[in-house]
Amino acid sequence: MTDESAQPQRNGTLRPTLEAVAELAGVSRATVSRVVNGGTGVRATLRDRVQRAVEELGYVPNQAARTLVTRRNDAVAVVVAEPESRVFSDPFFAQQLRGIGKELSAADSQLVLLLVEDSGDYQRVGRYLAGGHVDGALLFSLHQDDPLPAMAHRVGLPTVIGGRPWAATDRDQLYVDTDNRGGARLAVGHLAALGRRCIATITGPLDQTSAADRLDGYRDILPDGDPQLIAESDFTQEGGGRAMAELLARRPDLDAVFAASDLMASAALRVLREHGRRVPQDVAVVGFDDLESVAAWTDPPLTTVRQDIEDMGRLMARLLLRRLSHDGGADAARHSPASVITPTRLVVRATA
Amino acid sequence: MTDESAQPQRNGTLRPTLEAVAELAGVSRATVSRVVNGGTGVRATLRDRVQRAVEELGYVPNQAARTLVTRRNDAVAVVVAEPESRVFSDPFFAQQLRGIGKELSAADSQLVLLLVEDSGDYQRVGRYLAGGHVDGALLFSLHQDDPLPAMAHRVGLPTVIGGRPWAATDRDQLYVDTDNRGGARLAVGHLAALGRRCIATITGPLDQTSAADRLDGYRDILPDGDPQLIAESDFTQEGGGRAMAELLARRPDLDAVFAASDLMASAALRVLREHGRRVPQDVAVVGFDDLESVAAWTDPPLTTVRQDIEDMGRLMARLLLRRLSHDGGADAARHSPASVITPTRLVVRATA
DNA sequence: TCCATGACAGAGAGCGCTCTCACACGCTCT
DNA sequence: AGAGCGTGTGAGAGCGCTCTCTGTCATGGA
Repeated sequence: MTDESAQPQRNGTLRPTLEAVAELAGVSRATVSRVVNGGTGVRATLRDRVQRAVEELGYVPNQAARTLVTRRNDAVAVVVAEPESRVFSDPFFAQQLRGIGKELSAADSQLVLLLVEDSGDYQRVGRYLAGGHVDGALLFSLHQDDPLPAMAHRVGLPTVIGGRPWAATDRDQLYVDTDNRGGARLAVGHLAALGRRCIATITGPLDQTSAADRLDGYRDILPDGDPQLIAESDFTQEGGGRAMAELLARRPDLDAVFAASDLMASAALRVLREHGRRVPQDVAVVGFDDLESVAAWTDPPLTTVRQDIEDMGRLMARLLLRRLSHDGGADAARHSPASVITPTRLVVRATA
Repeated sequence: MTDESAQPQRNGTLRPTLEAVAELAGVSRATVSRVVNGGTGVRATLRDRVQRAVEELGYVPNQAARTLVTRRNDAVAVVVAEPESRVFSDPFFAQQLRGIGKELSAADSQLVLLLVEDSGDYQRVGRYLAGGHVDGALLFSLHQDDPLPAMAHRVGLPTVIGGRPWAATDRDQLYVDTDNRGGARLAVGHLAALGRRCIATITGPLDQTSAADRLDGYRDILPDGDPQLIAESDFTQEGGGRAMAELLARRPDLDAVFAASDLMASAALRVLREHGRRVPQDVAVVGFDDLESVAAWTDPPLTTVRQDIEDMGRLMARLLLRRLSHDGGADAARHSPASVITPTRLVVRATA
């Protein structure tokens, strides 16, 4: 019927436009637009007529056209920098993503996932962020000199960072982080309270703030500890196993280990067993993360520090959305949200 | 300098447009556009001049405007339906996503992740897919009566499905699946070859083709097996443990178990130990998936069926991109890609 | 009775980009 | 010398939508 004023579609059929709906309903484009966007200020009879036309034609607004004029995308980018490929296969991140997804979809925003595999990708991602595809960005697993926050700031894109960044590029750079230091204190304090005298730790990569903060927590409790009791590792099982073996070689007398991730703790458990140590009788072990598929399933079940990962993701999304909403307002600074540190708690199972 | 012909930006600064670049370079919009899109057919001197202007202004094309006229988004949706919240925290999916991300970014396409949490989300996602935000979609973890493939087909959006769908809505609906049946045959065949006589299986939820296919593979090897040896479960550790206990109660004489996922196998291992069975001496166990963080770290290390998960993701993306590229061509059908079944292989460790 | 008022509806100007078309120019071929 | 050609470049028409501005009509008060 209204063959003109409709856009060609991939499969050859025509996709209806505002124009087509307007024609069918016998009104102007403006009126259809009003109805589609809430329908206020349109008489009921007309509104119904338009709605029927929309229905009949199966009209769906073209987002590109809309974005072009409104400058809103209703989309948020999630950028994951993981040159080492590790971060992403980690259930940790998946859970955060879930929280983010829930929160964004509640706000009718889309989640655009950008993966940075190698350094060449930074350019691509930077272009994307600058290209106005998204209203804001959530940045993950940044390294010490990550260029992304600065890029985003340059193009004026609101961002929230997952995990405490090393340095704030921007006075009011928002971030959400776990209380890594407090959690580590909880873990090490627990070991000390059990009467353990020689408490070692396996750290994550110390160029990440989460790893550094957990080590700081360990030192808070053991300020005069032997540096031999600290083994730097990388949060993975392989690395954790190696670190455990090293610690045993350096200090065979150790009677407790705080591993800064559950994956490392699970590997430590195995290495301890291979070396004839009983857990927890000879050596007590505490992990960090409380990953569902790991902590409760080690043998014996792992005592660990729990963080509500999904909630962190949710929080990040909420922070960003809130910032977007009072964007530019005169009192933006006054009402603007602040960074959040989520609490941790100790989950005592059988290894300590 | 060129204060007009620039778009206002979130943070108050102006974002340069084609027009601004053209003015600065002293050429027309068309020429700038040509340079930005490859630069063919433009004299070198002019091209340089334009490129300098682009640089100086920090010009980035506005994607919405571009999409509006080209009807390409250079973006692909990945839709994950996971009402049960399980699928997503599964490392399985994360790995696939990685493969997809790599392949898409190589093609300069963006990955837009859509999560379907509850049935209300279907509408939102459907609207999004119909709204022309993306050039195609990758659909995951569909249930028997999932409306998404039909929705996508209706609006003419090319799709590739992850895992074999129950029924093809469309003659040439593409999908990528693991050789679940063959993998199961490998596993059960191995157990039989070891001389095991009473081989049980723990299945996934049988309304998913992957679970059903793995059970079929089991039956291929044991066509006359006792139905008592088959316990339906849900791919999770909790479910796997329950199923294992049930099997032991029904058939205490079982001497082998094929668990249709590594998570279930790891739980089975623990339950077997709790019941005083030695693995593999008393009961041999084979899993499925070869998840990095699980299979190699159980005690003893799990014999399992390996599938290249990341590669599956990569394949899906490639299939979709190829379909998009000869979209509409007269010989689309002739050259069009076909669905793919990726091979599996048995990884023998210590449990069988 | 006439004008001020408010509630709707329509006309039309862009948003920033791509792409077709027409034109200009320098060259070769007859 | 003139026609024909190929290569660059510019002008301009949209893509589908939103939003301001203007116009219309019914209502109520002076």
